[in-house]
Amino acid sequence: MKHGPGFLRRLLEHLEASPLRMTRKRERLLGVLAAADQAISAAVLRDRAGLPPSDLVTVYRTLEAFERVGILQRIPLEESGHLFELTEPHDHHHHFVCRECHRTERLDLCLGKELEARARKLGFTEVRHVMEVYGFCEACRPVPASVD
Amino acid sequence: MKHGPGFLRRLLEHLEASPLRMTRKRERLLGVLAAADQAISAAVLRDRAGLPPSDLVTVYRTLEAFERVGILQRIPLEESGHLFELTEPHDHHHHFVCRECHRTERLDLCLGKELEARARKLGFTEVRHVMEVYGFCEACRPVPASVD
DNA sequence: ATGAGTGCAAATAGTTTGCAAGCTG
DNA sequence: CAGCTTGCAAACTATTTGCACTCAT
Repeated sequence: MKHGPGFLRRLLEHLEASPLRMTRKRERLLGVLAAADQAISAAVLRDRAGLPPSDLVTVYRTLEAFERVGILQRIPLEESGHLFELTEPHDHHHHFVCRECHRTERLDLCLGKELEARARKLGFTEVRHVMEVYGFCEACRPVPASVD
Repeated sequence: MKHGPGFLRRLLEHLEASPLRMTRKRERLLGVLAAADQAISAAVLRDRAGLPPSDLVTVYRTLEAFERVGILQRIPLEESGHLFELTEPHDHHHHFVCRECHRTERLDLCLGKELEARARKLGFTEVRHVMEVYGFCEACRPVPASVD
């Protein structure tokens, strides 16, 4: 399993303490996100939640809300678009992302402290950082062109 | 100055050796990019080059070409869009980016080697990585809301 | 003279917004 | 019952593509 025990419960508590209202749809989306063992796109999230195409708007608004209260991380893709993933409240981490199938592997390494310190020295405040690694996973590795 | 001496000359040599054709427009765009002491957006590049609005297409195609031959780096913004910056051939680096005015400061720190090694262990190949730090620069720092 | 580069118009992907109606705390 | 949330339609931004024309090598 991807998240430790009590993960979903902690998120629910966190949401309870937040100004967000818990609706059936949000519960549904939260459940799908919690069940995912990978970061997923907004469209995939909508499909897995069994929502009609038009509900993509609600999905985005929900994702924005979850991100705002600090339980969701947005992972930028190389070309365009994002993947989304629940995190422990106010946690965050980095990833290896396959640029073909969008499989993600968590990267256990973060320069947050170091970057924060350097940013402060330069006068930057309210600092956030992004670090993602893109490549081809084993399954998607392109066949090397034969040299003939 | 932002780039070392002979920077533009090295780029021109590199371009010469590349399959790219050097046109007046590309020279112009290269010049503007080389003169910039900041990473800039495609639209700003077009404007500084004195090109009409419709030429944004050419700007994008030129940027893509420069990136392909390894003299240009694309810096993703936090919300959407990118900034572009010339680099020594096949070099790359990371940045602090003001999320208000898009001022960039170079970040002298790169985990390329480490990430490459870890990616290989996970079966990822043809790895590229992105690391950017977003915040408010001194000039753009928002006034703290008065607590009343 | 061949194929890379350009210009115009139009398409695209992903995401956001306005507004009226519905539901939660 | 105030106001957060939703639904639908439409807008939007940054970027890409098709095609005919031009120009660099």
